[in-house]
Amino acid sequence: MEREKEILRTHIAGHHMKQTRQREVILEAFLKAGGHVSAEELYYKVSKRASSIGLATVYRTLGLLCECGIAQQREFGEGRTRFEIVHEYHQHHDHLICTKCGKIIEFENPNIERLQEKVAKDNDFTVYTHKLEIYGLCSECK
Amino acid sequence: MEREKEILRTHIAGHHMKQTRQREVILEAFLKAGGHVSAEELYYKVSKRASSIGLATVYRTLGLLCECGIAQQREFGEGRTRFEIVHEYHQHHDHLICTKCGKIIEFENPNIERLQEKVAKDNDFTVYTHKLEIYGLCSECK
DNA sequence: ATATCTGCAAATTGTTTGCTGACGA
DNA sequence: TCGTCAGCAAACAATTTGCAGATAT
Repeated sequence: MEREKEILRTHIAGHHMKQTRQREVILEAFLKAGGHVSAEELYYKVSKRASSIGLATVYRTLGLLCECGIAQQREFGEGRTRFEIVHEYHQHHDHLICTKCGKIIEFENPNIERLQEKVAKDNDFTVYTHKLEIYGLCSECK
Repeated sequence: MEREKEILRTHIAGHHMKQTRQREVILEAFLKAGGHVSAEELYYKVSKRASSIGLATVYRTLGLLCECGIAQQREFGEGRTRFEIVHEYHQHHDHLICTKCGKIIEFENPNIERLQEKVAKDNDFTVYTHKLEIYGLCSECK
């Protein structure tokens, strides 16, 4: 929480941008939501809590959070983009997605990562990033 | 090719739908394109080859092809949906995507599949499907 | 004959942008 | 003060839908 605020502050300072109330509110709401929110969902939370912050501002601020490494975009096949928190000590993680209730579970698996590296190497590919999503029913929905 | 035409014909017959020239043309163009096309790209190919088939028809037909298992949707983080061919003897495959030239390489890796199953089991999850995409530079682009 | 298609244009959805007044440094 | 920001509405892009005439069965 404090860490992220600090990151944002530093990024803003270093890019002749300005610290604004809206940016603070949106960042707080985003962190409080725990990630995996869409822009519209976050807009909703933010609107409820406070003033008349526009959807465009939410989009712009989420873009900003991605730029400074606090958030990251993901598309799960739903048409809309979701944003998740980049945790400090977490390394890359992947997702289990319940197709019924929409719950998203994160997991990390170094073995899978290693096999992916191998596949890339076999194909003479330089990996930038990857994503793995497993769709199905969670324990509660099946 | 013939196999896919047959599947489509059977599906149409079994759903009181109608065999039309457009559907044939679109299926042929889709197969000939070899998959990984977007609706608009396919529309383009189809338009060139023949008559005034509308974009909406391409969308509707691609939906139909997905329903009868000939095609499958994928979203690579570009905003638009791509459609790929479901091959008869291929089992599930994943993708290496070159972020520079856009080339898509398919691969299969049973070990990764197995590890995914394990992750799902550990989380008490019933898997429907999954997707794995590795983004980076291909041999020619790096 | 009749129900399903098609093409077109209009509607939707998610997201971005231009503009003008507001505001932080 | 001055440049960046916010809110709003309009613009956009990808996809879907409604409608009226066309066409398989």
